[in-house]
Amino acid sequence: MRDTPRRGVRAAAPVRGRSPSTANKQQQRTESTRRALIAAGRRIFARDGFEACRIEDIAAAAGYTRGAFYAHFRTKEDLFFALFEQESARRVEQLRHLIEGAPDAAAKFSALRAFYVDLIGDRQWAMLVLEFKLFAVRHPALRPKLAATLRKVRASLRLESVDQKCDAPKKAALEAVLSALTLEHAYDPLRIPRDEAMEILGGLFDVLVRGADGQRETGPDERG
Amino acid sequence: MRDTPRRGVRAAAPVRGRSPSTANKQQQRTESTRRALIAAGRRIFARDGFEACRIEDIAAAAGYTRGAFYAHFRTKEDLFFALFEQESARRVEQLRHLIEGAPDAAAKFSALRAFYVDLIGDRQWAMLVLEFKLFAVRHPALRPKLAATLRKVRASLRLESVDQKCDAPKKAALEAVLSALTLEHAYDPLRIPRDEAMEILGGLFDVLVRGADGQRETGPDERG
Amino acid sequence: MRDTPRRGVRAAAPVRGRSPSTANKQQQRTESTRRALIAAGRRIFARDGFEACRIEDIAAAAGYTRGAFYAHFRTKEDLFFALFEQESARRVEQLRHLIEGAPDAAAKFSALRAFYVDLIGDRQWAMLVLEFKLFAVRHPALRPKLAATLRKVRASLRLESVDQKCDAPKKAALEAVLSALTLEHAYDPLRIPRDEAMEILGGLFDVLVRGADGQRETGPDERG
Amino acid sequence: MRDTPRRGVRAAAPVRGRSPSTANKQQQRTESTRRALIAAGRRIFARDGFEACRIEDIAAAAGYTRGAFYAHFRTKEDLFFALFEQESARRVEQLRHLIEGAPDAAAKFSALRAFYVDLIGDRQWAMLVLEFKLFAVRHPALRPKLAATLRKVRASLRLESVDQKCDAPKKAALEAVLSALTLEHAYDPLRIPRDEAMEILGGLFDVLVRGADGQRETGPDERG
DNA sequence: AATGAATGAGGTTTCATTCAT
DNA sequence: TATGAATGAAACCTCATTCAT
Repeated sequence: MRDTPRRGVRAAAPVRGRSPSTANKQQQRTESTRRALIAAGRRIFARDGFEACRIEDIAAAAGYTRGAFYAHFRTKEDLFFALFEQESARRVEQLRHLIEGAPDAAAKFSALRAFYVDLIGDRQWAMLVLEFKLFAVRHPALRPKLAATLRKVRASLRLESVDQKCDAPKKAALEAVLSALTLEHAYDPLRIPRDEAMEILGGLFDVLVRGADGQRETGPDERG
Repeated sequence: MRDTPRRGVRAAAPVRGRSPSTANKQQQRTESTRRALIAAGRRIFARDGFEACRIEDIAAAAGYTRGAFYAHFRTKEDLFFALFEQESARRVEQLRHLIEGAPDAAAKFSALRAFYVDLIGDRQWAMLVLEFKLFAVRHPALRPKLAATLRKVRASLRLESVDQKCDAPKKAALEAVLSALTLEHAYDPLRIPRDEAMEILGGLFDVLVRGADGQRETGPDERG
Repeated sequence: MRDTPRRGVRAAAPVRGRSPSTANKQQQRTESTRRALIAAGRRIFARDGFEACRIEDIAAAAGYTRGAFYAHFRTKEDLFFALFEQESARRVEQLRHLIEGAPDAAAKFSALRAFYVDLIGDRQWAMLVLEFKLFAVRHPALRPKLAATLRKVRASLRLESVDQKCDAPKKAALEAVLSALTLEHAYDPLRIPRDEAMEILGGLFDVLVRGADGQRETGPDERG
Repeated sequence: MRDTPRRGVRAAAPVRGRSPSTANKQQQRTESTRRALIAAGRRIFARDGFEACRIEDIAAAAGYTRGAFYAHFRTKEDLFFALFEQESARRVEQLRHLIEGAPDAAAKFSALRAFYVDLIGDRQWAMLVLEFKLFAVRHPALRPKLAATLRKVRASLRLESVDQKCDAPKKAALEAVLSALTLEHAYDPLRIPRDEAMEILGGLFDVLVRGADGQRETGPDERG
């Protein structure tokens, strides 16, 4: 009812009369709750979708109430961004690990391709991201933040082996193809079974990353 | 949003006690209202998205009120299906026309490819379909009907020239790639400009439809 | 969740295929519901205060649900304005009637004074108006509308007999004094009993309306 | 908002096991926090109003957090009472000072009148008190305490010069007139400009305090 | 005494859908 | 067939208050 909002979330508070250890425990508690909420977000988003799910369900799944949610995130979108960054970072880390463990350039490349193709295994995630992009298209206010977040994620994934051969639009296409194929797979698994989807994905990867230079490779699901 | 429909609508009841011409006028009026609602659905769905739009807005855009909507459709989903069938039929018809007008197999093929690549021009439509598929994944009760509808549309499009070279999963991939690329284009037109998107689309078409037999073709936006 | 609101309330609807009598019945129904809501507003506002009362309680008191409320009023403030206009009009009418019925100027004046003094009898109303003015001070967005409404009411009350002797600020003072005295009376009836309040009110009326010209009059509650 | 308090706070517990000086420092710190909270209350109440303001904002304005607030006050009402007593005492003191400094009865009287008329300058305060009275009417549990507090304040202001000529109801009227006129001035300063308001206030003061005995005085804003 | 995380009641608003006409 | 009033199920968000530290 007040005309001019004045509050924020988690404004830096005056710290007075607290031992460092107390402050630290508080911090830990905060951090752990936040993590729990993000984890719950992952589960509930996956189960119900971004728009359809209720904030209350997320809070409850984390063992808290709505109020706690609002103490940590301003909106559902906020939670999504937090989850998205965390999840993306995890994947980037995974991939980096795989690539570093590969002996030579070819093996690195192969690892990358396999990683990409395997992403289709995480249907929920792909669909969630798809849904959120769609949501962002309808809610222009979100787009700058989404764009920034994506940019950040992509920057953290700078891979020489790919960057040479594959420009931004092609990478976008890879992303797009992955989620869309996952969706097709999700809503009609008979029409486009997983193996086929992976094969197609591998094929498109080859085309988009290597270009037309003929170096086809045999993906894990292709015979030879 | 509700998964359990409750009662039938539009059981085509024979009209008694009317002169044929009266009955006929009634029918025409009904049909015209229905058409108006579908057309309004197209506009409003495109503008606001499937889930976000309000039935009232659709009715109003057609020059009617909620009641008229419910006299013709049981739910918003129903309207979507009607729109989807009509729109798909229109496209199939268009394509058939193009292909029939082409002098030889190569030209037919070329026309098909161009048609496909051009579909990216209709952003709204691609996004709407994407959204509805996502919606269907979350609402299992809808899936059979959506699957049936899609099957019907595809059946009406049986094209020899493609069917030989392209199995169902590949067609699914084409569909998927198209919508996903459109989405990427929609929410970040700078990252993946239209020309690039079309080029990529053409490339993938070539790969998926012709397979590895090397017959690459130059799409309308590629130089040479 | 949509970024750009587009709706209003009670937009002029397409009228089609309805007999005039049907339309008329609808109108009557609408009007009667609206009246019922306003009447309920009067009761519930009086009982709980403007800010403290719940829209749901108003709707329920009228025999409806929240949805009906929102079909007729955009906000609680809206209802207040409707109530305020109606109530003010009623009083103005009453007063006009009294004055017209008075035989000569002195009697008219006397009637006016008595009317004013008697207003203190309607505690709830005075307090409600007081509260709303306070509310308006805190919510600048409301002030133009409140000011306009008050202006309209005052205009409808143009009284020669007063206007000559009493400028706008003095009238404001009369208004103010009335509500404030009512409030004092309401929250501590012992300290300032009703008779005393009326006497004081009469005295101030004399001072403010007649000025210092000494024509004191004996109010209805004063003897001689 | 809640009518039923639940537990006591600040039962002045004797501090054992501390050196007097330590205990004293604690006391001082406590006292200073309390003062800071009251001062912040004044600012925030004035800015946002009593009901609309958030306890957190008050605490923050004082440089503390919610916890500190609850260590010193049981509720927002409690803080209001503390502020009210302090503020009233300050005014009484001021007035007493003025009156004591006046040479004779007429000057004392004049000082009193001027003091009263000047009170309109503190809009925020008048409105706050008005709001709280209104609030108290709606929350009967508060009324005894408010009544007691007001009684206490008034008792401390016993002024011979006034008490002779002005009974309790008239004093109530003075109070009422002041706040109401301030409110009118606040929400529509054009309709009732400050000078006018002061003039009217002076006039009513004359009427109410001196009665009809004709001793009119010229207020600071009247020339005459 | 003071912090700040968490609770949960309480109010708001929106809209698909029903239903009397 | 079409109107439009009314329902009522969701969600949302805010903040006074409690409580472990």
